[in-house]
Amino acid sequence: MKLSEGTEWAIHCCSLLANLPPDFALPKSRLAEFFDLPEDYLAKFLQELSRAGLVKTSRGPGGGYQLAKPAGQINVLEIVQAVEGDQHFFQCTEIRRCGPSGVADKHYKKPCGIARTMHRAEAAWRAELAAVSLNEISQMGAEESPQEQIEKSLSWFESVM
Amino acid sequence: MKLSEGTEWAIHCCSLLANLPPDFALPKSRLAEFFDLPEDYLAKFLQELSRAGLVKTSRGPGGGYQLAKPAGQINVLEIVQAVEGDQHFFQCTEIRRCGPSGVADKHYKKPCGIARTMHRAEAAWRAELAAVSLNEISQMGAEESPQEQIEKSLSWFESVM
DNA sequence: ATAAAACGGACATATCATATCCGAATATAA
DNA sequence: TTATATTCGGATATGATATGTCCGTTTTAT
Repeated sequence: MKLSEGTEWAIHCCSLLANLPPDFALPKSRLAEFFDLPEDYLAKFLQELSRAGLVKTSRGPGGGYQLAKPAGQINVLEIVQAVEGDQHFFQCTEIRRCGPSGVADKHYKKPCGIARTMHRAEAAWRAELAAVSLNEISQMGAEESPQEQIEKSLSWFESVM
Repeated sequence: MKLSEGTEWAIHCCSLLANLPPDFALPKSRLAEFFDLPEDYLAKFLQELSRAGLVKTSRGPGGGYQLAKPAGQINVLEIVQAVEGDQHFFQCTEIRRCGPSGVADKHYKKPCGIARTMHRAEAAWRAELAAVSLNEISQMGAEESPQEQIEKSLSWFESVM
């Protein structure tokens, strides 16, 4: 059980977008270049961020992706769910109802203890992610980047804008 | 991102084993019958429970699977990890090091903020699962089963022992 | 008009989940 | 000793999902 790579890409991209000047849009070609990712595949995830309302897009020359909201108003869970969908990790197939001891569906009033336990754990996972804003992510990124990387980022950015 | 069905099966099987009299072993054929599952495939997961030391096995006539420890000393996380492996959901591919702003590996001292955030969330998930013992699972199962199911279980059990 | 860009669908490939089968090892009982 | 019941591990098949590429359409700035 593994999250898709797209999740990592999407968070990094959002964090990069959070550092751009307002009203500046970055096209997928630049985002892919910055992280050395396959452009067309990355586009899939960017489109999902767009559908989820986390980024806004503009077409045509000078267009691209920007955050749709201030980075403080986006949390990591939203990004993860935009990419992964909102399926539960654990999908109960109700095997308690099968086999020689199973009885008619109507007798099972609520989810079984196993499903409740698994879902509570998922809720804890989600809560941790929801508690971290994109702002914090981008700030951590800035703090922990080697000085040389920050300089290279800035000069890359000047070359593209 | 989805847990395998084997996880659900394994927890249910362990819960069933928790209700057996001591020194009674249930073969995979009976376990598969009880939940109406494909026997050979179920066996894969039972073997993983065995490798993880959660169940013990005995071969030959009268053999089968039993819990290796009292149900109070097994928690749900152990069962899940036996089946799913202990891979992280989030596997950081360090894309921060790639592209035009990346610098030499030696400059990155610790995991990035994104990886730390994702791992903290996973830790919360694990903690919830580790906090629930197989004993509690099996007790919930007993409490929430329709009366008719309990009776059918007992009579099935008498027919196999 | 031209070029730059997102968008969406079609397609190809790779990896993993699901499933089945079989032979070998092991243990019990007749 | 033989027959039978069982776990164990490897080989193989199939299906679903993740990964990746390509192309035609739409939108928009210049």
